[in-house]
Amino acid sequence: MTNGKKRIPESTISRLSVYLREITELAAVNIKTISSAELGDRTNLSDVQVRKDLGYFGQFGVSGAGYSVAELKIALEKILGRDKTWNVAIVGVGHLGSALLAYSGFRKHGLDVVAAFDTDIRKIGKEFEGVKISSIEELGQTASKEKVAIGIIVVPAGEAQEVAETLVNSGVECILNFAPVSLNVPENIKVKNVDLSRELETLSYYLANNGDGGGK
Amino acid sequence: MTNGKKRIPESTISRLSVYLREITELAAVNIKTISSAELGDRTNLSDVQVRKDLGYFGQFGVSGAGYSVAELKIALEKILGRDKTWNVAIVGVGHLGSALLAYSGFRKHGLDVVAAFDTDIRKIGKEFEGVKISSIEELGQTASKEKVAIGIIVVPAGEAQEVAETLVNSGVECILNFAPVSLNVPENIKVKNVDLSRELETLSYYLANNGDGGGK
DNA sequence: CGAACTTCGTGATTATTTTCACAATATAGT
DNA sequence: ACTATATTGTGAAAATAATCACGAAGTTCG
Repeated sequence: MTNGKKRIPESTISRLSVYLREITELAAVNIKTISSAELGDRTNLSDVQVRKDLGYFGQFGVSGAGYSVAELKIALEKILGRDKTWNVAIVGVGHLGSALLAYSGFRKHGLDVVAAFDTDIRKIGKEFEGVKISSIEELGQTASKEKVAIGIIVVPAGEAQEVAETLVNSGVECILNFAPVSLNVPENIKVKNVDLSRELETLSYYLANNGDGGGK
Repeated sequence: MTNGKKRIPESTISRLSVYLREITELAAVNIKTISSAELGDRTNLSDVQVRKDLGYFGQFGVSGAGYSVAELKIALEKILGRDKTWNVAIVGVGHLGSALLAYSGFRKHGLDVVAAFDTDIRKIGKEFEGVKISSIEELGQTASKEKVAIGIIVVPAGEAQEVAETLVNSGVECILNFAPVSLNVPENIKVKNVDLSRELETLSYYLANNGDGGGK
């Protein structure tokens, strides 16, 4: 990205992903063009939101006609970096880590799970979904050797910070953190948190405060 | 919540959950008081943010001394509805659904997984982590009979909307949606999305645009 | 070709959330 | 009791994000 016009909200990036998903479906059923209003309907967003979001990256539409599905698809793939492949390492092969190893979506997003790590001696050396599980001792060395760009942390809270540091020291630039802690990392490292407790607790708040006041 | 003073940002609620987690740890190691600055440090947030967030719900602190850990813990638990128990149903027992069934955090948050559903005939009738798996046909009836308050959707994208509607029609008030689609539900229903594709794609964007321009 | 209609792109406006700044209040030391 | 210090709570200001409003551009149809 060389165009330094404006800071782009992260929420915009996140929505681009949604647009691309929808556009990919439209392309699959051979729809040729779509308006911002229609795309908004399908994604539960407003037409202006769609146009503003796309507007950060250029002018893709045609007045009076809308967007070419094929062109928009290519543009979004380019913007989101799907034309490149990035290596991923999964750290922690418990219930959730295993589910992630089995997740078929990585490849679709241009991501390649090249390594998995655990502390459990019974798992080390085994293969899961085509990925060999190594000792967490080897994390640093393997991550740099394999040029891992994205590290996924699925270890208990107490171990997450240390894992994050090892990842960062091995050149990993992005972390997807499932552990319920805020990681402390240099600011050039991008961290995204998926925090189940927080989500559940938000729902619990909603139930306790906006609902019927029920519960058991 | 009858106190109609101000709309409370959802981000505030989500952070309360983080504060509570930290406060619980502090209580466990017998720390008696904590300042907003210290709590902010531990959660990677600013001191003002902490105070503002708490300020929506009352005055819990003591000038010059900070917050009593024990009192704040109780207050936060009350606010977040942890003093009540809510019933949860998990719809979809694939890789991720199974991992959720095994997740020990539900109980900790006052949540009780009372039912799980799947379409796979080989799973129906079996028990997973103490929860019986029923046919998805029974979802509506069981959800209302068991007074399910939170439905967790872990089915393929194409089935998610229908599942959501069944849940809503059975009196479910909150949905945690792992399927990569935006659900259409009445506005009094609270939906939280956990969208792995979106997270991964945001990271991919970051790598493609802010990083070294690498990739394979 | 021209009129009616559609749709985009974007500056201006509004809404929301975060940060600042500081008065008010409590504590601790002497 | 008094002073220096710590810390809260909150209006005001700043930053950020979403929505409005509308001109410009393109399409369709008679």
